[in-house]
Amino acid sequence: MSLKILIADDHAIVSSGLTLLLNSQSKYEVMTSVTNGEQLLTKCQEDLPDLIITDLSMPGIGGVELIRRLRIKWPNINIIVFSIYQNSYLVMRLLDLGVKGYISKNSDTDILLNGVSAIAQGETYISPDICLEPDQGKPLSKLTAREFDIFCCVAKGLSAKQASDKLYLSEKTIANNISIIKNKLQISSSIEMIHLAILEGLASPS
Amino acid sequence: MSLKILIADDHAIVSSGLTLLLNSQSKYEVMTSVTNGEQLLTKCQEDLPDLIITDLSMPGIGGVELIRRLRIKWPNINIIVFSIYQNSYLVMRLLDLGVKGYISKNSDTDILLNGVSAIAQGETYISPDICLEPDQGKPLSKLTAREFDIFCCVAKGLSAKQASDKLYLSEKTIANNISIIKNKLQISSSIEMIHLAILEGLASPS
DNA sequence: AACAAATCGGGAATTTCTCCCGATAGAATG
DNA sequence: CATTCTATCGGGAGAAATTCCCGATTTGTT
Repeated sequence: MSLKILIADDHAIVSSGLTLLLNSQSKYEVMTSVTNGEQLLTKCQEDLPDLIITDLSMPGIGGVELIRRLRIKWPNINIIVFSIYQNSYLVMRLLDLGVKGYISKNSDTDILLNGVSAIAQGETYISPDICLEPDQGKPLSKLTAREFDIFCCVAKGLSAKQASDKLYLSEKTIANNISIIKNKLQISSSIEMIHLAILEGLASPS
Repeated sequence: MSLKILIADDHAIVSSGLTLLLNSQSKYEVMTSVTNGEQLLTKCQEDLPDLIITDLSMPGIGGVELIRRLRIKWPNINIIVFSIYQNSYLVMRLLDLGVKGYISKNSDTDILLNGVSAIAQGETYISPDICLEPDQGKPLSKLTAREFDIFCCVAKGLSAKQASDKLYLSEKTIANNISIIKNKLQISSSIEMIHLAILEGLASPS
């Protein structure tokens, strides 16, 4: 009995690469792949996978918000996040939400296979380039979960309107939160936010 | 005689996906793949490929600067840029530099194969999700000298006040100019300005 | 000299941001 | 079980910024 896998990534070359890689091993069977969060939620509804391998940066619903929804609706599906960020705070957020693994896209294919294999056996796996040090001193750890989501949106260049659409909040809430974030991080402009986000490895485009 | 291809991408899954995809056709032969710009330049030195397929966002040397160096040193190697941006200005910059094609990473694998095939036959290929509006031209070159100074200040994270001190102008002038710049560049937030500046190598991360 | 383009900033309307507030939900504590 | 604390969500009002208009001056070009 092979493990049914659902892949979500907006870059076709990544999902096709993953599919080829995983299907070469008989223990896995990639059901299908989708290119955004909405499709991922729909596909889960239609056909329950054993394992989801998903990116965070996708058009429409994505990121931490997508993971939150998946966990609420299907707490028994294992989730591996496969994304570009190498930020320990983000990975800790994801683990708190209940994902079973995080593998950065810089990882070599053997690391990827090892990780998927470990998770398939019930372990938790984080790719070795992520160092999970408890960094209390870092300013970002002062942010609440929601504030962090909003910080990430702003850092990507989303307007208050776009962020509110993405996170399903009112523009007013976004604006209020941005004020609080600036205050907590001791910065005055949104532009300083992006510089901080770049330093933290959270601001890669698309 | 198959076409010798060199791939550069810092995400192993992308280069391995590309390799599997292209090697499945006998007319291509992927020599090797590298994960950053320095390695790409070195590999070209060691063994001349017929075609380079490269990402823009890589650690170290990358972006427009990498393409510029490749073109100066090896003007006869065909270059396909395979990256995440869907920005027509960037693509036109790359075409001006002499790349033979641009394919966005959102493109499906058949588009990718069509594009590589077209370029192998001497054509130029741009993936269909990029709309090259001719009248838009090069936004950054539409900026006047003063506007460009102010653009650089903003991209470096300076506030209107700081920029006015630096350039000996009133805050009002800075604010007016920023409005004009945003309009010329067709962007709505100052944060998008930073993303554009990073692409241009005018504000490098980390 | 004549003309176009660029520079600089004031005024006013508009939009956005900030700070305050209350309502609610969930977790933690006594 | 009641209570306290924190997080979340958004309304309202004033403060601040941005935008769009304008005219005055400088610079460059033919």
